[in-house]
Amino acid sequence: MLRLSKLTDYAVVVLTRLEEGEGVQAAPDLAAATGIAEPTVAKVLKILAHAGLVEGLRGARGGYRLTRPIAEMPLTEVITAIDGPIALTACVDSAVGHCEAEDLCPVRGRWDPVNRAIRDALSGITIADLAPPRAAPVAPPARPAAPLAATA
Amino acid sequence: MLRLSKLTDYAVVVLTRLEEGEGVQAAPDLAAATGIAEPTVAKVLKILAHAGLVEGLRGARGGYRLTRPIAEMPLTEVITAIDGPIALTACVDSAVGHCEAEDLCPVRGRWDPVNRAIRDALSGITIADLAPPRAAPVAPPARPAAPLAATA
DNA sequence: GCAATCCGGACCGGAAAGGTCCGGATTAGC
DNA sequence: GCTAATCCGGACCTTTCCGGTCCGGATTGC
Repeated sequence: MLRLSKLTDYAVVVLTRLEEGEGVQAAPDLAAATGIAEPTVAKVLKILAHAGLVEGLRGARGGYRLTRPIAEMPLTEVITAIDGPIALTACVDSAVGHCEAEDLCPVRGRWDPVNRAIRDALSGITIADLAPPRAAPVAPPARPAAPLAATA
Repeated sequence: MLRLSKLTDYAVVVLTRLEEGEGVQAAPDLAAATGIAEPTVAKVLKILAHAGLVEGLRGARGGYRLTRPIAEMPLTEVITAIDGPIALTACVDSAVGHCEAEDLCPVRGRWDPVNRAIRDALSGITIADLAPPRAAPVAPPARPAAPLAATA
């Protein structure tokens, strides 16, 4: 299904909400605003903070804040932060020695053109492109609600 | 991790082997040639047959055969056949009514530009592009063994 | 009629993701 | 200086899904 984790979805929601709000926002507030369970929001924020996409301010009156506008935040960074590096199959990463049928396997390392293609496709999309109700002036415009994933 | 199932990987291997061999090939033979467990190969072949990518011939001296050369077989068809339609998150498919926070969720259906971008990127790649040791005269040439998936 | 092969499904185990919780560190306000 | 609010880091458990196996039935060639 080519699925990416639900956490990534949450991350986009949270980041969007973070942009809409003003100043620092505490995790519980973001949870209430987005409708996502509080511990989960906290988890997402921790990951994003680790990746440098948001900044956490401790202490009373603390909270989270974006390090830059979401329009300058490529989607790939969020995905990489949460789901790890973009690579389609296990056979593809740096490992070169533990495929039991290594000499027979004809696809050895041949997935990288695919990975590259996906990375290229994703690199042009920012979080702002996924935040519709506001200004979304970007490359792939129009088609607000296409029929949706069919045969692909 | 944007991972796609291991079955898809196997499928590419099997399809490649199917192109290399001649005439119909039985599942056990393909298993031996590829190094993949026999029941698994059978499973993959069944799925591919269902999708019309290969043709199964019953009876003694039966086996499987490609319905067309792998150079004319887009990768997306294989992925769709095995992993289902290409859609990144559950929130994206035709469902419109069971996101508990539907009115709050600002990303509703906004993943489709991403899905579309990925589909476009993948639509230019055929199975033949993933079968290196033979003739692979296609668009993304060169770079036989790039460093590999890093930050994405 | 017999053997080989595909076909369709059910079945089970293991791994990964999703989600929750807790103790500690840090800071603002009183 | 003390208290309360908040982030930080991790461990933990549950559930779902994937990978893999197996079996009975249908079909065809010899």
